[in-house]
Amino acid sequence: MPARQRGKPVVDLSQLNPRQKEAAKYVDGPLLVLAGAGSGKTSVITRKIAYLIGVCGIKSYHIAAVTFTNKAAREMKERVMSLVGKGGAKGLTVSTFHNLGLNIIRHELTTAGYKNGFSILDQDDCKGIIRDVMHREHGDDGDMIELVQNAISNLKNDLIAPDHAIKVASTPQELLIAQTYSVYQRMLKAYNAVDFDDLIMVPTVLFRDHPEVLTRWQKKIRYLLVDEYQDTNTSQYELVKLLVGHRTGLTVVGDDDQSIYAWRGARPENLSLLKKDFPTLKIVKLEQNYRSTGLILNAANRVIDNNPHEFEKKLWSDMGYGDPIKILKCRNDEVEAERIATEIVERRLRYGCGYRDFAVLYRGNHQSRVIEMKLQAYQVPYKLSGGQSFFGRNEIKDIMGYLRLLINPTDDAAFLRVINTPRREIGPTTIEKLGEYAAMRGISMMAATTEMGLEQQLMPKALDRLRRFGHWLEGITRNAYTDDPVAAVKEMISDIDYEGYLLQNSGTPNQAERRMKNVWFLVDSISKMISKAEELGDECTIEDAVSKLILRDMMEQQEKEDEADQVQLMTLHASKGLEFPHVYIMGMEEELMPHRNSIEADTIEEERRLMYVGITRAKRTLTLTYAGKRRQFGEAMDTTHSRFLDELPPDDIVWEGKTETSAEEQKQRGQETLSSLRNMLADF
DNA sequence: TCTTGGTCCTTTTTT
DNA sequence: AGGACCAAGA
Repeated sequence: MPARQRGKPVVDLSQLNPRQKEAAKYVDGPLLVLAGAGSGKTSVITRKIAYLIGVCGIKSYHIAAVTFTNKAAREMKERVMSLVGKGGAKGLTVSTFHNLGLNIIRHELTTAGYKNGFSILDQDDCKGIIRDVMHREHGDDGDMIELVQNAISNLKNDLIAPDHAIKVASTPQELLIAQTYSVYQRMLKAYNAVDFDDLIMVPTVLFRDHPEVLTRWQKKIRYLLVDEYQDTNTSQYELVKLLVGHRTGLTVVGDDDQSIYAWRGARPENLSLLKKDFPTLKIVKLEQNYRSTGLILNAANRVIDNNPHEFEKKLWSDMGYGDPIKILKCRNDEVEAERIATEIVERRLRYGCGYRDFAVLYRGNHQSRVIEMKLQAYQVPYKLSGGQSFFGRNEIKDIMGYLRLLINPTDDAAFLRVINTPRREIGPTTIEKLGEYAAMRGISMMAATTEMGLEQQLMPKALDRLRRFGHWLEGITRNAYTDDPVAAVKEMISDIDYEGYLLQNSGTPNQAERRMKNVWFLVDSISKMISKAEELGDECTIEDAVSKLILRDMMEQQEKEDEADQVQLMTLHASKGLEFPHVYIMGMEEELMPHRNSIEADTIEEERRLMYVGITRAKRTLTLTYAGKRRQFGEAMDTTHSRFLDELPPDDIVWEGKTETSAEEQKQRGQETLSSLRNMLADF
């Protein structure tokens, strides 16, 4: 726009260093930005988007930025908005891969072979379907379900169709997997449903088979930016390649050292494949770190040096050396947690910082238990993030089941979840007969409830109950679509007296109340989503809202919690992309970090990257802890400290308790901490 | 149909 | 240690 002609830069790139500036301004061809941890890659992406809009004159409508998490997408969108204003970012796409895929399927619904009101199944639902299929087709005991589900996911990520999988299967097990995959996929189609992997695979296959559809999307998306590129899987990369085609509008940002999702199909080698697939690829490296102290960065570099590297890169920082890294050996897991808790209390006072400045990271979600207990004991507020905490809750799954059935009556998985919850006196026999009938007629179970022809199969009483349910839900559905959807949902919840059900089935009334609060929170999220969309002039139907919920895209919860002054508890995986002044990594033991499965599967390099991610989260101090004895399955087991601790530069480390500290000494150490704590409190 | 008690298994990471 | 699942009783 004219601003540029007046000689005033529309986009301010002055805060970027030369490398960053180069990456932001290079638009003549495909670009790979190798961005080390803390090197300001989000600044580069957001400013590049601003540059594309403000200087290159590309309409925001034609730009898409893709990330992996909702949180990252949200943050990116906010930062772009603050750069170019709300108006300037109008129509800009900033979303997760899965959301983009969902969008594409929505727009190309019939071509993709789906009907209106399809649902997205989460992993639990899919597992249920696979369990059914394997039970029915192979009489399987259920021991292989997880394995098969994983294998199917991998096949999908690699864009392998069921019949092809059957054709190339070379072992009985592979054949079993392929056959299950085939039936599973047919069932999804029958349910008019997709799973997470389909959200990527379906659009990709669609683009491949329908050039006219692809052309339409290529016209829409003229510049594509991909964040965390090392996390893309084959089908995601294929989607990117198809969308970009022979054009130049592609910037990808990634760091091979932070590839920690190979276990779910990510292909870090996509980074080097880029060079082959786009011969004119330009590479820019961002190596200055703006986050951590020199010692922390040095430690990270030393650890990751033990991995082979395709792209050489050396992170540096000019933020001073900082404090040495602490390693604490504790007697057992309880002492470990206690130590962390007391240290946080002490340091908060010493540094005068907030609880929010501390993060405790661990390998597996179950490890949060001990530290939670100790933080509670010291009355330290904390926020546990990640896990399936919210969506894994039964009350949420119940209500989500109703919602899914509302938008897609053919969703049998949802039907089965809710048909007798709360109790409607519809037992297994009735359900089984209904299922048989539905299968025979080739219709969904929901549709079968209100059909004539069931009379011969069922007792009149059972029949009546089924029909009542069917008609009732039909009514609610009508209301949800014609009336206020939120009111319809509320009506539904009160109709089934869900609150009463919870009261009856929760241990304590208190628990029931908490669960009900979760339900209202869910309803509230829907209502907020709809009103927010209206504000922006978008439409958000109940379907949109439910899909967003399934994809865990809920804005409000996050925002509220971000403001609270709480210690952050999360897995190492969940910590990627975040930073904290003071970081604790607990459980630095062989078999735990690196995890036993990774040792057995020989994927130590990925574990090392996980370690690297953890270390590079820290801005000021880093503390690594491990326990000499750890309770495992109820029994205290001796442990060995993690090999990664030996990879740290010894001179930059204070290792407490490495040489067998006697119980005596441990005790004394505890006393010291306690008395210093007391002094500190006295000062206040 | 709902409750109870016993047994067995668990713990990697997630859109 | 704790949760999930299943078999047997009220």
